[in-house]
Amino acid sequence: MGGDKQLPETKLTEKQIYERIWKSIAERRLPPGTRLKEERLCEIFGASRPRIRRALDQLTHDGLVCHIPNRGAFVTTPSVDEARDVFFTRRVVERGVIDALKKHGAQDKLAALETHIAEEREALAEGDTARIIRLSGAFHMLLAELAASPLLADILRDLVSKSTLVTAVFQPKCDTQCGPDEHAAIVAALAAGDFDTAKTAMDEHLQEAERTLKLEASSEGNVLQDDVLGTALSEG
Amino acid sequence: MGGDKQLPETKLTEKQIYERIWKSIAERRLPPGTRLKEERLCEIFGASRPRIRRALDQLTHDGLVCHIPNRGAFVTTPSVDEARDVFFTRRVVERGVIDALKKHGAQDKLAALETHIAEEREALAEGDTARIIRLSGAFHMLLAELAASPLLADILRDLVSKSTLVTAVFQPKCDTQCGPDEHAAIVAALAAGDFDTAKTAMDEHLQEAERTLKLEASSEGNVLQDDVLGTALSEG
DNA sequence: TCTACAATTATTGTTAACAATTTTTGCAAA
DNA sequence: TTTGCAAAAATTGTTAACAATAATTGTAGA
Repeated sequence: MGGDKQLPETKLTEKQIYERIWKSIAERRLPPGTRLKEERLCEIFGASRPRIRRALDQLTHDGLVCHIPNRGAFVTTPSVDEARDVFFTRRVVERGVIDALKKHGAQDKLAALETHIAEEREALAEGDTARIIRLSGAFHMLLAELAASPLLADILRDLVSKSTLVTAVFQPKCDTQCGPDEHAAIVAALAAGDFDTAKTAMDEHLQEAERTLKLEASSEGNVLQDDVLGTALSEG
Repeated sequence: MGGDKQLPETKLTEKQIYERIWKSIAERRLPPGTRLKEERLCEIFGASRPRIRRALDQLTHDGLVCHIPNRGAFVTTPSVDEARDVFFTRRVVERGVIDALKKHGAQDKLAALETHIAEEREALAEGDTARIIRLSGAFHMLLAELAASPLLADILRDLVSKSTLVTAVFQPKCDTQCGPDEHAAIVAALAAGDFDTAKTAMDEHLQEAERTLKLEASSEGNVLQDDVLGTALSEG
């Protein structure tokens, strides 16, 4: 009987459907292993099956959804190797983001970054877990968007959402992932124009995040198969 | 009257259709601006329209195809800004590939790389342009695959194919893009275990490739709209 | 002769119905 | 009680027909 969420909103475009599901996965409202039944999604979005299917295809292509022929679509459950690869690749890409900021100038972007960090501190103080998760990823995305490289931003968008899946699986304790202080250190270095330090800070920040994970014990117990779709897919 | 290529091969899966179109774009048989009419593709692949459409959706998501609502799908024509972004991002990613090789060990992979370079020299000697284009991209992909980071390899696959579009638009003279000698220099550094040198060589190689382009004069004259689909999509 | 408007044509967007496959459920036998 | 098999139900895969939109072509008027 969990939230049906059958908002009859005026004809969502299929890109909006994609974005909504994407967001729900990236913000961990749809945990790894969740079944994404086409018919149910039709009800929720008030769309016909082919449109839903197209959205799922895109998510599959992104690697966020795992599609098993004649079985259906599931939110991807990353393996240990994939988890390590995500963080390694993030380090490569986010060092590049700092390079781009150096090239393009960062002084005029500091205000937006500090505003964001203030928001993170607020969420942390309030203990609003969902918001913390969302903002942690958003900080890295904000950096990438400010770096004026649409390609890097796109790539990082993918990687950040995959990181969410990784932490959902390998970090049962949801404590202090991606703290505001480490983000602040990166911004401080950028403010000082010290891009080498910023790059190092970013790199260590990501290594620290990886270290927090339990990448040995595969705790794949939390594959709850309730009907969480309705509650999870409300428009954030 | 150009080659119909109506091979009635046994039921291609949609992934195969996607791969075939992808390959044709990446190997420059379908130049930027080419119209990809759904009905024509149906004939060529012997598939129904929805299947074709799914393949085109994926390509659109990749950025290789530009989809205009109610107008159709076209091979993307990159802008100058996008061209610069592609090469900047490649430098970021391919430096990461060298890092991955350093981490993972490269000695056991040298043979494959040298075999590849020998092939490149052969193609160059024969003046086989199509093969040169294919092998140039394949070298970078080979490196990424040997680096044991599936994510980096996936990302680079995208970037290499986009590079092809960029060079198609901004390098009218098809001469000496991505020469075997520069590739050989990278491999030599890897063989010596000198990964810093390899990284620098890679970085300069990509900068050199970017310099070859004419990124001011937008020579978008070659948007030929003949029916090249039939000849271009033969299975490579 | 050129321009603007209208009708036609062509192409994409959408939906609904059908076919194939898999999982589950029920029953019987060991 | 458990295991194996068979039938039914549920879900995905595919196709075909229909609707809507945009481009083109032809015609009439200036």
